[in-house]
Amino acid sequence: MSSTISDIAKIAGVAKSTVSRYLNGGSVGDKTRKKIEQAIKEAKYTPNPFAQSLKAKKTNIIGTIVPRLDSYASSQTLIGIDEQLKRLNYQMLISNTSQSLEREIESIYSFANQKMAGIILLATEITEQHIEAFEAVKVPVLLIGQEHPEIHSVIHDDFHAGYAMGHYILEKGYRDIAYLGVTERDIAVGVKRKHGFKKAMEEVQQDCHVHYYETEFNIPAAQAKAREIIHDHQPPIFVCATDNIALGVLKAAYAEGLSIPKDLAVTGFGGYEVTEIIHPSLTTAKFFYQEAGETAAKHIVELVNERSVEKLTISKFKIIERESVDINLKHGI
Amino acid sequence: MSSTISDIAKIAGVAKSTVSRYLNGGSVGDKTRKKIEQAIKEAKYTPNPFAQSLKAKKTNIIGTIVPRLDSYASSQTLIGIDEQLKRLNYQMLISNTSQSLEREIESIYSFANQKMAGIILLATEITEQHIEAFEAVKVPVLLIGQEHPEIHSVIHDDFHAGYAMGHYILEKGYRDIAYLGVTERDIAVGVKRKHGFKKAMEEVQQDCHVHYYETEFNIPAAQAKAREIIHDHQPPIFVCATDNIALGVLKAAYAEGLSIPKDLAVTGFGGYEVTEIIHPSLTTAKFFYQEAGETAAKHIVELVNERSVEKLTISKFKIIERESVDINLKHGI
DNA sequence: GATAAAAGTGGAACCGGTTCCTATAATGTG
DNA sequence: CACATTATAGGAACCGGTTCCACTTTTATC
Repeated sequence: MSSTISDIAKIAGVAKSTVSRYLNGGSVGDKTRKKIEQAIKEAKYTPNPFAQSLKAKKTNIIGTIVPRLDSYASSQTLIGIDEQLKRLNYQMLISNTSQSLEREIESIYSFANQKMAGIILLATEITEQHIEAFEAVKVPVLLIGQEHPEIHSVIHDDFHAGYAMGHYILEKGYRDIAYLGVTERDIAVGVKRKHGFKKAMEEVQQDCHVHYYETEFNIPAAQAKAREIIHDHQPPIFVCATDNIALGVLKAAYAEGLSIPKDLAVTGFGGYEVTEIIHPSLTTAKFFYQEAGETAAKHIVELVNERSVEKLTISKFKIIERESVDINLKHGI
Repeated sequence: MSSTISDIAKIAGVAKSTVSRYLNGGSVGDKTRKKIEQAIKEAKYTPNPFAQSLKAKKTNIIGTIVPRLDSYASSQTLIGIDEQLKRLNYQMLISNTSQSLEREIESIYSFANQKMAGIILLATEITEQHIEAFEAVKVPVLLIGQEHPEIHSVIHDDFHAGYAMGHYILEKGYRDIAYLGVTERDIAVGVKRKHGFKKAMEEVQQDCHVHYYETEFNIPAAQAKAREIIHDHQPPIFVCATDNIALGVLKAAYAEGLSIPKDLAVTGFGGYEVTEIIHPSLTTAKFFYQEAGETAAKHIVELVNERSVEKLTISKFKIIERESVDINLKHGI
C-alpha cells in the first residue's frame, strides 16, 4: 500500500540513506535531488511516523490531560493549545480523565511511555502523586489553572479577579454580601479568588456585612445551597466563585420568585459563553482560556527545546458588566 | 532511561524472542516465566509502542475528526467515543478542524498516514472529496450525524424527531407556526428534520399556517432573523431546527419585550445542557450524543476487526417538555 | 521403552526510518 | 598539474519490538 523509503530509493536508483538525507536537508546533488523528487511524487511517499519516532526516541506530540471535555473552560483552553501547537508543527493528544485523579496519574506515565515530547495538565488539584509522577517521567510538564513552586505554569489572575469583583460590587453600593465559594483544596478558585475578594472587602471604610459560604462546583448543589441561604437570610447579592455556581443561584432565585437584579443580584467568575446567552445576562469576571492555552502551548514547546521560560505566567481577566447586577442601586451610601 | 526488551532478556538470561513470546501469550516454561516477570518488575519495563506499531503496521488508535470542540454535541459525543474505546482497549486521537472542510480532508489522509486503525468523523457535510479520501486511505471509516450510502454511520433520528416535534406542538394547539431551519446542504438538520416536521404538518386536518425560514447555525444570525420575522408578522411559536437557533430567538424575544411562552413559544432540537439551565427552560428534542458516540466506537472497532456491522444505525431521541411552550394554550381548537 | 507429538527456546530476519563511516567525485589552491 | 578540501553517495548498523524457523527438551501414546 503506502510506499517506504526503500521503494523511493529503488525508483530513484539511489541508496535509501541518500533519500533520507534529501528529506532531512542534507547535501544532495542536483540530479539526484530531481530523481528523488520525481520518485516521491510518483509513489506518493510520506514517511512512516513510527519508524521516525522509534529512531528519534521522541515525538512531536504534546500530551494534554484534561479533567473533563464538557466544560467551556476546557474546550476553549484545548482550542488555544491545539491552534498554537499546529502553528509550531506539533500535535496535541488529549487524554480525558473524567475527573479521576487516578486516571490523571496514569495518563502522565502513559504519555511518558508513548514518548510524548511534553505534557500539559489542565490542573484542578496537584497532589504528591502528581509531583512524584512528574519527577519520574522526566518529560517537560506545564500546568494550566493551578500553580506549583516546582513546575512551570500558566494561571489565571484569580486573586486580582476576586479583588476587582469585590471592588466592583462595593462601588455599585452593595454592603450586605453573600460570597458563595468552594473548598480550599482548590487553590486557584477556593483560595486565591476568595482572598482577592476579601482584600477588597477589607478596604471598605463603612459598615459592610459579608457572609462566606461553601458549595460544590456543580449547578444543582449551588442551587440547593442558595435556596437554603435565601430562606435563612435573604442577601441582596450573591458573589459566586464560578459561573456555574452563579447559574445555580439564578435557578434558585427563579424558583423563589425573586427578580434579578432588583431583588437579588448575582455575579460569577469564568466568562462562560452561556453567561451572555441567558436572560438576564450574568455579570462575571471573564478569563481568557483560549489565550492561556496558546501561551501554554508556546511555553511547553520552549521547554521541549530546552529553552528557558518564566516559571509562572499569569493570564489576564476582565470584569464584564451585564444585567445581573443593579448598577443604579447606590443604596447605603 | 526506559528499558528495552533486550535488557529484560539479558537480565532474565533468555532470548528476546522468548520475552516477546511471554508478553504476547505464547508458550513459555514456568521457570522462564518467573525469571522474565522478575526482570520486568525490576527494570520497570513497558514496551515501546512505536516499535510495536512499526512492526504491526497498525495502531490501536481510532482517529476522530471533529469540526469543533466547543459545542455540547461534540464534547458529549467525544466523551461517549472515548469511554467506549477505553473499555475496548483502544485509544482516541482527536483532530479538531475548526469547521474547515479542507482540514477535514487533510486529517483523513494524515490519520491514514499515522496508521490509525480506524477513523470516526463527526460529520456536517460529506463532499466528493471526502468520499475520494475514504476510498484512497483504505481505513475503516464511520460517520456520526450524517449518513451516506457507501459509508457506515450512526445518525440521530432527525426525521422522527422533526415529526414528533411537529406533532407535539400541533397537539398543544398551535396552528400558526414559524419554522426556522438551516441550509439544505446539511442533510440531517436541514433536510430530514424539516421533512419530518413537514409530514406532521401535512397530517393535520384543520387550517394551519406554517412559514419556513432559513438562517445560520449561530446564535447572532438566528437572533437577527427572528427579529426580522417578529417585526414582519409575529407568529405565536418558533420551531427552531437547533437549540442554538432557539437561543437566538429567545434573545430576540427578550429584546422585543415578548414574554415566553405567553406571547411567543419556542422549541429547539438537540437537548443541549444550557436549555435546561436557562429560564424559561427550553422545550426541545433531545438527542443522546454520548450514547451515539459509544455506539460509533463499538462499531468502528468491529469494522477494524473485519466483523460486519449494519451500515446505518439510528440513535434515539426524546421530546423534553419544558417551559418555553404554553401547554395550556389549546387555542384554535 | 521406543516413537510420535507437543512444548519451549534461541537465532536471525524484518518493520521503515536515521546516522555514522568510508569511498569516490568534484572542486579549489598555489 | 599535483595535492588538499569539500560535496556527494553508498553500506551497514541501529532504534525496539515481532515472527518465522529450526532445534532441543518434555510429555503423551501404545
